[in-house]
Amino acid sequence: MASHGARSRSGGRPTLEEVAARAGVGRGTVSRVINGSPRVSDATRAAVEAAVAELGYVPNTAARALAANRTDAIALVVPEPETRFFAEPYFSDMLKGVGAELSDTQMQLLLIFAGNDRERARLAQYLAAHRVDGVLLVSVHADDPLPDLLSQLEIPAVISGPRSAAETLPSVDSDNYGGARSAVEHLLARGCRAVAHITGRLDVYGAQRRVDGYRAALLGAGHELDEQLIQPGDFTEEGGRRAMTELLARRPDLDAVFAGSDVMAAGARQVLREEGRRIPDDVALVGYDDSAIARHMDPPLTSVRQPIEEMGRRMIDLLLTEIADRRPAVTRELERRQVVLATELVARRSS
Amino acid sequence: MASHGARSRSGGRPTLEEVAARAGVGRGTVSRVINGSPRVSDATRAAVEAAVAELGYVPNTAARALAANRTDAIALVVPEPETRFFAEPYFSDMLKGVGAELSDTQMQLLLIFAGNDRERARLAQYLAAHRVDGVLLVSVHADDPLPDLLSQLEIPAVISGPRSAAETLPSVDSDNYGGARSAVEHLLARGCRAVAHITGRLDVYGAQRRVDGYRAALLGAGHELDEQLIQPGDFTEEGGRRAMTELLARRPDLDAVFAGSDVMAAGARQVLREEGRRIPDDVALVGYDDSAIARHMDPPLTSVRQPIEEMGRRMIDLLLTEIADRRPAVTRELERRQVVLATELVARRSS
DNA sequence: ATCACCGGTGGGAGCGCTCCCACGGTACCT
DNA sequence: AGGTACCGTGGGAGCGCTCCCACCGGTGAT
Repeated sequence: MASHGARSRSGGRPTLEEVAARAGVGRGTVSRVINGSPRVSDATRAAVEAAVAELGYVPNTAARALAANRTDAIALVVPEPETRFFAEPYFSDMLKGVGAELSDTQMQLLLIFAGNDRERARLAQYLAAHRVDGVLLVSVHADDPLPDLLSQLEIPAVISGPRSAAETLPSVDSDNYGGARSAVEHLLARGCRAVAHITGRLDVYGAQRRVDGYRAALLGAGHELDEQLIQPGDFTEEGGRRAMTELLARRPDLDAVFAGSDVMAAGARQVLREEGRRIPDDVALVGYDDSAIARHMDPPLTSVRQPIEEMGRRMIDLLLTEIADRRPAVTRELERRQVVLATELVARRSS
Repeated sequence: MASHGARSRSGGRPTLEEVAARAGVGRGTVSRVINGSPRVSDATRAAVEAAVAELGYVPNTAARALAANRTDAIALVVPEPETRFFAEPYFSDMLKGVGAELSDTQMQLLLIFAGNDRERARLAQYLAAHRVDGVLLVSVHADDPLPDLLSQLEIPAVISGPRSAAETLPSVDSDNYGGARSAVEHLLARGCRAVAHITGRLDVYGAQRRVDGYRAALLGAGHELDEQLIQPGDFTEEGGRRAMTELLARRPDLDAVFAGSDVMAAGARQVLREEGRRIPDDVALVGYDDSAIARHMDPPLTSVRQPIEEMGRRMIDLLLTEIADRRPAVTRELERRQVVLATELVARRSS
């Protein structure tokens, strides 16, 4: 059983060649079986599979990567410090969807943080070495150079949340416009007359879209727009507090607030409480994200839920397509691939 | 500049050979420069570095991995579902330490979850393919087959928290014994007479050590041990509640509780509150972990802090040593490498 | 002058795989 | 009968790197 070749490699892992010898076939045939090619007879396939099992053969990924020029790995790149990543349930949910969609694939998922300059430099190096077949980009700011770097390196990438209406990368997003609109329509349906909006950071495209949705709901219901009712926030609790204070000073008659995130809604709630406004009797409050905060707030917060796990799944879909399309080369269509998923308003006692 | 070979590879990434041609040296020399070998003259080194810069050369990792039989990547394996990973600040801190220690290395860190059977199977496959040079194992239960798999595959690994006193893998742990002991000594110093202990899951070695520390503190102070004062928990809040209820029924006279984790302490606190016992006046309470919960509890919880970030750093140290030792082969010493780091008692108002 | 030695260097021989071309055989057409 | 098509198959030629041996010239010892 040994010495069918020059060097007897007793200790090492079995190679394709050894499997081939064992199964009494050629190297090419084993490769075909391993890679699930249909152009193999059933008998041969069975023989090879037996040999693989007996020898405990596992393909050498490095050799495969070198020969085939692919790595069978994709990276989820988080351009944030670890702490923020852990703080927000958003990532956890997304990761769940991504993992699920990937689980019947050969692809391995790598999680890479790039929170500071040093980490970013390492990431650039990593990407330049083409150590992944594709990249999932989450929570990217408008001026981030990462997307351009990826295009330049010709690495397939999918972005969660387009950077603008003219996003060139494939993207998956929830319907920020529709979500905001439904939130405001809900408030109007409850009889609110003066609905304020605390926006997110306006350099985040999704935040802009929520403002658009807010405006559309108001106009659609025949209200006139009052820019005094729109106050920019920054997605933080403190930002929510400041915005609420400002709004209250400007328009003490407001009877509803649509906050661009649950965290900001929490800040707003504090101020309303301090000012003696009852929720929802005096002022109705609606948030965005339907995070754990929303459920635990007092009173529980009405919020717009995004299907984050589903978004993770769809991002993988897009990315895998993108990777597959690129493989045989030049033919790939340039049609933009942008997915938008519906949101859902979760009504609770705050409205 | 082109056509110095048969095929002009205009589009592709530059190779070692091309850098060599550009610098007017041989392939081997460029390799030496890239890998920081000292056996290169300064002049040659400079020439090669210039060529590398001009061509934007980045080594092909796959080729290197194939030729050198290493991957320059290590995995942090979490045998838990993602959700738990995100829920506990433990992992976040550990990751921070690991990332920091790795940042001046070529090593890439991969985060791999293995929460269910399917993921575990994929992981086994991944490890069998030797796609990483080493593995960091966190939060492993006593009966987990993963450590054995790793030994069998001869993959260097470091475990956080030994599985038993006879742990064979290198490990990094905090001083559970000493931490528990200091917590109980603190309670005794405050004049407590009947100190109860809610343990963690006793199939976790660290939890056993905490029990040992609890006993030692009592004996050291001349107290006699009362097994009635020891009640097993399971690290959950609900487990803490149950244990506290049980303890109160058995020993209504107890005046202090040392819980094996902050989360269990939180459960215990609820029961104590419901039973009308004031903290710390009637019953003093001490937790373990010094997590965010401890700081936010009412009253703030005295707790034992583990240097988790430091543990992450030390795990990387050990692992890199382990990997380096294994490289030239057979010579590596079998001395056990077990690191134990000191804990610190953080006194707050609950005691 | 001769030799051993060593720092610095070039390049052959792989690492284990995929890709692809070539080959023999069978089935179906003319 | 010969021709054509394809299927299943074997194996050569790389992929880009590291490892290692051989080589060159300069140095110091003999």
